[in-house]
Amino acid sequence: MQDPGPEPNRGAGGRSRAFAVPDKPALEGLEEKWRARWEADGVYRFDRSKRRNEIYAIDTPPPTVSGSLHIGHVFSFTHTDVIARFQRMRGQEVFYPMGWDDNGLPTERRVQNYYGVRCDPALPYDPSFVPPASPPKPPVSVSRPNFIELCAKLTVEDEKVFEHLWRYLGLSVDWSLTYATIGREAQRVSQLAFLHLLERGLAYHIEAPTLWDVDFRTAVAQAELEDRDVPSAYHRIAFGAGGASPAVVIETTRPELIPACVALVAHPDDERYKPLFGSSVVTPLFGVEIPVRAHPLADPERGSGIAMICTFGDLTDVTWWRELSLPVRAVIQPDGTFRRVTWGTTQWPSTDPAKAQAAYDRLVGLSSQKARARIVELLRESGALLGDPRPITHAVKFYEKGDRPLEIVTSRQWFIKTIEFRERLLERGRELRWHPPFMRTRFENWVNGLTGDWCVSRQRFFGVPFPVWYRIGADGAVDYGSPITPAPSSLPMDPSSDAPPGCSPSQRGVPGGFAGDPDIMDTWATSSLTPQIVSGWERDPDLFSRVFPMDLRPQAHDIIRTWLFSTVLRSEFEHGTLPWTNTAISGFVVDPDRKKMSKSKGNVVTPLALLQEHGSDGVRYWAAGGRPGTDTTFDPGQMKVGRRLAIKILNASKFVLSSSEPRGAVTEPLDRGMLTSLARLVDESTTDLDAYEYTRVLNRAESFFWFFCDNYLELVKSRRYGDHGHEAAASANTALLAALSSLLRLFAPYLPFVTEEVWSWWQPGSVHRAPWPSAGELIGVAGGRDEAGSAALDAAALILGEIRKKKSEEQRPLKTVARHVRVRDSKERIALVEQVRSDLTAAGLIERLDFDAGEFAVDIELAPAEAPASAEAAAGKLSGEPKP
RNA sequence: AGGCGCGUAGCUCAGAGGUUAGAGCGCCUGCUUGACACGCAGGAGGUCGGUGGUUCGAGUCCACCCGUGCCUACCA
Repeated sequence: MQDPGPEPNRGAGGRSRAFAVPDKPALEGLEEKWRARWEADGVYRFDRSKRRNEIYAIDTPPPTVSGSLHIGHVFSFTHTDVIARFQRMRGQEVFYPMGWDDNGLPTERRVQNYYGVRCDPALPYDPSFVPPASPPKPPVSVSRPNFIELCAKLTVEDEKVFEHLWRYLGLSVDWSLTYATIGREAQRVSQLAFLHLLERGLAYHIEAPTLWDVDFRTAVAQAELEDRDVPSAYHRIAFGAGGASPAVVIETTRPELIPACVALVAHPDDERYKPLFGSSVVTPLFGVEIPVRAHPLADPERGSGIAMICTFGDLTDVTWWRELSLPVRAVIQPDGTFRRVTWGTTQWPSTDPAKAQAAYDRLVGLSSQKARARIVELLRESGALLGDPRPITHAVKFYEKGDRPLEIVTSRQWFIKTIEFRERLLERGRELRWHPPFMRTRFENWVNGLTGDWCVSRQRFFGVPFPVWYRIGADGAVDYGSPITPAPSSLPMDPSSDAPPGCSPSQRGVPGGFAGDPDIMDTWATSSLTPQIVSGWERDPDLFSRVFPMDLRPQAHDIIRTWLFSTVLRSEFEHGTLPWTNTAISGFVVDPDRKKMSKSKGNVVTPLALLQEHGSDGVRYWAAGGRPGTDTTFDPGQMKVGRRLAIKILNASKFVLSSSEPRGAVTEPLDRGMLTSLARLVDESTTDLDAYEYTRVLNRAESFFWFFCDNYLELVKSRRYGDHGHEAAASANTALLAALSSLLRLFAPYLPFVTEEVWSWWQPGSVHRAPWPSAGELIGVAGGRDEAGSAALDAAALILGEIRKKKSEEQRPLKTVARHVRVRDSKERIALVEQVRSDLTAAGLIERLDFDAGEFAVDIELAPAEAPASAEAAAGKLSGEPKP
């Protein structure tokens, strides 16, 4: 530990010389200067020789590099950096890696648009392919390996831009720990963890109805859904009498799914339909005889109280279909259009196959939306449509990145079990320390609302492949029952190019051979393992033992249901523990209308331009004003305030460091009182930062600092210049240096550039590796706590304020001499102020100062304006004390 | 529809049951003071969303309501 006390640079002969303070200190250029020095000196390099309890490990959110960094990133990453810097100064070795989320669909989309290409997995690799100079229309088709090359190329370029911004902002990341979610290590961890789940039966694959985006042509997970209100309409449709049953009227918003209808359903207690249960009715147009069934999920209040069950219109259909053991008649293909079907077969029965075929053929090849319009015409012609459709607006599930409503398509997908572990996940949520605590509710809402296991397979290209192969039987049929898995040592692998052990590549895709799993993993299946990826899990056991479970997961509240949830789940399965002990949830940056700042709303601001305009310290000041979990208004005004604070630190420091001598014991009550107040601030700050209350610390430190500048510095100035003797000056000097040292360290996590700049004028090493200030060191310099001195400082500042007010009201210069000041106050407070009389009379330019007991009041008589006493003349007869 | 936040000066926000509710920005007035004009000093500006309750005492605690944002649900 270095000496926390102020120590001037010493010349070769042991003679002290002045500190290296520039004549005109400025903020300009500090970002470039210090980020280069920090990198060269390895200030933020992680020392892995430390033990677990000496390490503070952060599971940094990897930003999606396919987008651009926006002000929200700057905001939340600053919060984490403040915590990281605090922990580092407290003596913890901070493990602070950076990750880039470059895998998955967002990257694919960016590559498609940026280069004007489209992936066609059927094409062969073209080693000489060069992307067109500007994106052509229509896009060029390229092979999957070529496409992945382009993804890799573009993400590397994007990541350079991101890193530059982060360094400019001053994040104290160890850049040698950077990872990418598409990188080899992330792939190895994802595949290995998946194989463990497979082995334990926690991952499984089945052919089942799955939420499906028809544009991206992939399955999606519950966590990736969002509801959007869209216009729709209720259609009243008559189902024909079948056997003994009368006709029934249903209401539906999706009449196009009548060919996929496999039953009608009503509530078991619904008297209107009780007589029908067990009988059957006939679908209009297609003449399919379907049963009428009872199920408690049917809502008697909605529509006509009886609904059609289609395969599949929504998730309730899936539930009914499963629980009532109904057949499948699927009509929608993966691209969202109606597929070709032959009526009159066992699967597609009809009382009039020719009529059914004729009606259905008019739907083939259409999207849901177009098929709906077409079938409404057909229903109207046939008389089955009763009245006109009744327009409504209702919420429909969309893939969050998608443009059309989700369909439910039956396909073979991988799932990770979740719902049977609901209780244990809730328990882990209660163990985790949430900052702020109320964010846990979001987690619980999500876990309680889970409807099914987590679908983790995606029918896409740029991502982590599932590390499994399947045997192909002699008849050419793929056997999904017992997948072949690779040896863990061979990971990462790609089953589309690697062959299973003991097989030759020529056996791929032929009868008796093998087939690779064609899918890639959900991006969250990788992101849920960031703690394992950064910690060297199953690769570097020594590192793993030192940093896992980690200390902090910082993230925004919108991804509690995805990233936080899935990370807790994976850690529970793999390790039976939480992945970290704390989570700090940052809010959003909102514009003054309380709308989230986002690209789609067109209200984003380029972060680098802001950093250049207001300085990184200024922007960080604004960001640090956002408490955990609280949405914060984008406010350049606050950035200006932060910038002004940084400038003030430069100038006040210049004054404090304007002379390094004399030095000596802190004996003056004013000095001891100031140090006592500062010690109190330091204690409170440490407690608050331990509780992740970084905003309160900044606010308190700031207001202390302005008081320090406006009052203490003014009160002590004359004495410090030697007007009251050598010892009195030495007391001031020593106190000033101690205070500056502590204040710089207090501000260092927030304003890393300006504090480092000032620190470099007079202290060795980096302020960011200096020890966090302590009350003890300040009280030590003060020679003990001096609460009376602290109160005297406050009282003197109050009187000084009255004198300034008088001068301001009379529109006189502040250097105007106060001929006579009479202070009325309690006896106790008068006694306090008497202790600092000489400082007060010097700062207030008071010629005569009297006290009376009584209610607080200050009477001031200023020197007449006509006969201005010069400042020099006034200073000569200021106090009764002799000049040295 | 349920849940979780938020509502205090024109704006952005502090106020952990106890003097007369605070800060910064903005606005107005003055001041080139030996660190700082990227500065200094001062001033004006409030029915603390509403109603009721608990309490000696409520911006703070409770209930209901209003507004606002988000989470979850609602999809026949």
